[in-house]
Amino acid sequence: MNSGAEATDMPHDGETKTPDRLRRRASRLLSGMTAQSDRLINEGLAQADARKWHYAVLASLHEHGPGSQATLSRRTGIYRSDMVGVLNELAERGLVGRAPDPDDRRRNVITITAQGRRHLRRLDKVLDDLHDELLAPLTPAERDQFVHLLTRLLDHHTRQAPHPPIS
Amino acid sequence: MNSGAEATDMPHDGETKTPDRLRRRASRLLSGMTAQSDRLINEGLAQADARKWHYAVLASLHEHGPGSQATLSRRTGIYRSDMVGVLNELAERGLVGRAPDPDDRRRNVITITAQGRRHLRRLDKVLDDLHDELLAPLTPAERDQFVHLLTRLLDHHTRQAPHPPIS
DNA sequence: CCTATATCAGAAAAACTGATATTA
DNA sequence: CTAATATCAGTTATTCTGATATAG
Repeated sequence: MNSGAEATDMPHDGETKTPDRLRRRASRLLSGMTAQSDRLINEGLAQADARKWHYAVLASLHEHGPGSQATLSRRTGIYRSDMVGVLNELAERGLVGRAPDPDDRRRNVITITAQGRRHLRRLDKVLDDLHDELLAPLTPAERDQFVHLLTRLLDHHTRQAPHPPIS
Repeated sequence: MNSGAEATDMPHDGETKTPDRLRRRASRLLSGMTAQSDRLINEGLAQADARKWHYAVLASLHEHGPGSQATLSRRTGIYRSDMVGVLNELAERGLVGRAPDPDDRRRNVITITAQGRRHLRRLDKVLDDLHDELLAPLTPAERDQFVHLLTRLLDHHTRQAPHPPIS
């Protein structure tokens, strides 16, 4: 398949402009770091018989109060279609209650139970520790900075225009 | 299934310690931001008939020279088993050459072609633009800071201990 | 005998789409 | 008649595991 002789192969680098591109691309750093983070968090939560979506739902219920499944979906980022499964798992464990909404019979009202609140406290502690490990190499100030930068980036990309560049 | 009456539901918050936990968890910010980033990058590269792994392989070849598939796998983070497919796509387009290594006949030596080098330059430009969009809300100094923090985090987690080597 | 390589086949987990019945 | 809800069924895209043939 390969007829000719490939001549120039070595690091060559005609214009010494981009030394270590691959490793410095923010997108690559992000996905690499997220892979690492997901592993850590998933394993840690698994040891507490939980998943990250469990935490998201419980924390959302605790902070913003009860809501329909669609509402929770919007608050946590879990797909409406996947919410059923997550709530089944949480309800099985007695961590949330699910009851039809009298005011709108399409809806279920999801509430956090006392046990759910207890579990949430445990998970919060677990996650604190895991994040301590995750951010270990950063000083407290740097951790804040990091969170702050990420927050601004995410806000920017989730606020407006999901698909404008193709207009 | 739900016997008792759920009493305390509201944002209650016995200890007003953690106001907005969910949104501030670094792990959550990371995966949210990576999702956003992946979308942007994938769509952008698709318009240039490329995928992120294409770029990874081409950039690796350009910066570190030719190598076996296993070597490339280690350098780019692509699984050995998935490397075949990526290289097939790159070879189909004439962007890399694949020839048996005379010194070790188990190996293929992968080289970047002139066309591959040209394509890489295009992709680098595309990615520069995409990263400009990705990091839009940050000042140049903040972008450096962000990349620097991510790099330190990733180095820490890939250097030692945890699981198998990622890159 | 054991290890590394390229390749293939497929599992597992996750994100995402679409359809349906019900109620507003 | 249109829209929102909960649920179900299924697709897609990735990551990851395991097995095999070949060569060192």
